[in-house]
Amino acid sequence: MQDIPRATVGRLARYLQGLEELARSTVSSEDIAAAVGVNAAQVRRDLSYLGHQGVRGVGYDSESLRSAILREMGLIDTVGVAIVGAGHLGQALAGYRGFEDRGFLVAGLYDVDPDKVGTAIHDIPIRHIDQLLGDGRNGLFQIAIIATPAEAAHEVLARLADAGIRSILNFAPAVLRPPVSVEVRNVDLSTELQILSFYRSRK
Amino acid sequence: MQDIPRATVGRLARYLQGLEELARSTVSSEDIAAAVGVNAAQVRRDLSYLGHQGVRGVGYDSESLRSAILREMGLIDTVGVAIVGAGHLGQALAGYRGFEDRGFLVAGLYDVDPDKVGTAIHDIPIRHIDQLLGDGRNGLFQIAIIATPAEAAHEVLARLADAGIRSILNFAPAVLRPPVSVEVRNVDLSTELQILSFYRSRK
DNA sequence: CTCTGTGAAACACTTCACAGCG
DNA sequence: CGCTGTGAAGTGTTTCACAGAG
Repeated sequence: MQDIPRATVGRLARYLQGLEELARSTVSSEDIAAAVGVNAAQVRRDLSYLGHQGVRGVGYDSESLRSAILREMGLIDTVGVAIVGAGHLGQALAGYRGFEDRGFLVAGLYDVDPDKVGTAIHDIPIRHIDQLLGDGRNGLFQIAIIATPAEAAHEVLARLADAGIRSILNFAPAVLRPPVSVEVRNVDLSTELQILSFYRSRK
Repeated sequence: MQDIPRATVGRLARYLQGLEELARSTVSSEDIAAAVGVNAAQVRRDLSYLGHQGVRGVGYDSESLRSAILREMGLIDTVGVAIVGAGHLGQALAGYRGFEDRGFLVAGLYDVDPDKVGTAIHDIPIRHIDQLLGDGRNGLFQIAIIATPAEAAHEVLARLADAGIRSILNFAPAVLRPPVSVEVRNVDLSTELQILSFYRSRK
């Protein structure tokens, strides 16, 4: 199997939502494109990575396309996620509907604040960060999100790596240097605002 | 002046932070690259869009490089931002240090909840969403962030467009169809998690 | 005749590698 | 000599445009 471009992977789940919204038994690439707001050729190219799913002259069968996407993305079984840092961002992420829709289960929030530890947000328990290592090793989660202040991020990364977690999404504004076996993706909330602002001023 | 690639704009502010961390009067592209975690050739290419700022054999003068970046990005005067939706995400964004560091002033949070309206978060007042139109027209903000549930996003977009706001950052998981005069950038919090998860399972 | 699947071109961005300035 | 600035090559992604399946 050839490998699927990252950009495509990022869109597949959206096609799934688009299919749901359209709620038709057959859909064309145009339909999907309109529903999720991308180019139709893009949709066809993306879906072609799943093998031949469409019928020429007709379109795609919603139900089998749905299964094909789910299968390809490994969305069949749920992936456990730990959110480290139970501040506003951590809580926002814990309540984000998008995650469960896409096969993720937030297994726990981790924090150092004794007032928070022991409580729960959106039914997700807040545990002390010292439990991170044990919980990770016990397979409670496979992926972690760092939503702490920048100062704490390095320490958290080290603990996660220790716990054998190899996929980390970092929202803290810090430059992390992960060991080679760990993949860290950084999300900078201000970058997009920056870009928007920049081009606004020069049009 | 040729136009600067979006990817470059997204990095310029990080170089600024890197310069601050380094705290040296002269820095090389290698230094900056190491500080912010990118390739040195990338740094040189990015900085070359600002015109000749460096001295061959020596490096860049921190202070004048700093000014050049600030000038280029229009970070001289503060840009007002409205955050619509005072849920956890809105509150997290309101408290996000990164924004003020990069020349943005969060002018207000807007919500429909009467329990929230009239209070403040991080010294940012929460106003009723009906004030959005007037405040926007009065120039209180130039950019808006949508941090509402998906259902409310369309309505909010319409009001913002009405208020003359032409740059919008959307965190709601909804496909928005802005009028041509408005630029909307979508941030999907689960896309990155999706990508991470996908490649984790196939390594 | 419609709509997919895909070569090929276009585009955007990154990285290499090195000429040449100070 | 050390480092910038940049042609040129490389990589990843999008879009066009159309052959051909149904």
